[in-house]
Amino acid sequence: MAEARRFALVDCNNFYASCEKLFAPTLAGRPVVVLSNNDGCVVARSAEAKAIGIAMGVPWFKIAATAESQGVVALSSNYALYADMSNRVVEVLSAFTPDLEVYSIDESFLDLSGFRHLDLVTYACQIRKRVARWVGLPVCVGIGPTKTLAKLANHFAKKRPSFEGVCDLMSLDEPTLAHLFSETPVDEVWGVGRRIATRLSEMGIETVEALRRSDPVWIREQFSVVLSRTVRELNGASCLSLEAVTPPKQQIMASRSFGSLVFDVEDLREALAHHVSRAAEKLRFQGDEAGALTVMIRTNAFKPAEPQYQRTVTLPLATPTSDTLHLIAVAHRILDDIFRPGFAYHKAGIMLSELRPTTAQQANLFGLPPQDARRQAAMLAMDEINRKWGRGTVRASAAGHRAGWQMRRDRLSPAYTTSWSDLPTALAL
DNA sequence: TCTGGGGTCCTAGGACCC
DNA sequence: TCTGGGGTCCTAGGACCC
Repeated sequence: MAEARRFALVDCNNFYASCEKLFAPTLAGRPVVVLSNNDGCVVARSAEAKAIGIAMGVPWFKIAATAESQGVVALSSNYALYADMSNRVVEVLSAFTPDLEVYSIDESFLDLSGFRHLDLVTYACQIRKRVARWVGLPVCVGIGPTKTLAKLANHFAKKRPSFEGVCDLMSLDEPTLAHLFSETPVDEVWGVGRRIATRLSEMGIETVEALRRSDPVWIREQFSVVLSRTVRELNGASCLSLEAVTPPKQQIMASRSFGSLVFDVEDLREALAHHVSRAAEKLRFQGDEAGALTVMIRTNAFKPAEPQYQRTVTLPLATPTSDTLHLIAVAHRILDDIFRPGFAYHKAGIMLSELRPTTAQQANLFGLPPQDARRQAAMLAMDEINRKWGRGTVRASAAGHRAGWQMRRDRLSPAYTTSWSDLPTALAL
């Protein structure tokens, strides 16, 4: 039998809120929340904000008055800052193992199977210390023989102070594990969301321990192969491997709620052109072209009393392309088809799908070149300029400048680390 | 006034084929 | 008892993740 693997999950604590605190000493000790786009919902909370009971995902407008009277500082999402800090963390982690999977903006899996000869708790403490010292962010480390258990271990490392930020499940004996698992609700398991947790609970499975003890074959019949795999992983059988290389995306989406309601088709045209521009740029960076484009427009579903309208239409492209201008034209053609006047539009978006590598392109039936070479060169030049001088330096005129649809970010902090003009100033007194 | 955005995978069911 | 059976492709929808 193969020797058990060792996975670690390194997760930044309260990542967005921690990034904000790092560059704003005035926030020290204060409850801080970070809001989603359009300053909509709470998507991150500092320890102080959690302590006063602010829930994850709650709409800010519902709690703003109370929260502000409690001294809560709310900030808009500053993705430029978070992405840059995330890269710094990954850079530090990379020195600890060559086998690393960047799972999300604030989490990475490390394969530590080759480090069995070391005391992994000590190793993980070194990881924590170095990230804190070199980047300035707090992280917790969970270790286990499978990714699912490493995730769970990370949860214990975060929630149980006795672990001091590092939990290696493989260093615990079986009775301790069983005790820990029987105190933990089943929805803490990676892959068990609200729906499945409810159904499991109806079957009498309420804790991690109960799920671990259930029969994977029965689980497969009742639920799916996915959940039965989770059960096996909870029992130490590694089913999910480390994905060191990010597979290319199969679809690229770009959508946004509007900063205020939109009635005018011209605003929708601009918003769609803007979304297409962003998605097409990602598409070209990935070296792909798209074989289909989807346009979505919708009114506000949270206002059932208002007239509702929603359409999503996908158009296959005769010739796959990554040309922003061509894709904008297609998006506008779809919009002309589905737009209905008289509705208060709340959100619009696009999706590029049936992606394939640009090199695989073929001439179409009529023998025309698949893409005007000069246009392609223009796209690449545009990307180069935008990479060098900042996003949006050169853009399609159709993406325009009307204010009606732009999102709100009234509480944005400076781009401390990615913009010269936003560099923080330190004073030595 | 005000409720995010971007992804993946799996399943079920229908159409179609031999 | 048993009304053929099994494969593929596609789509829509559901579930999950951060």
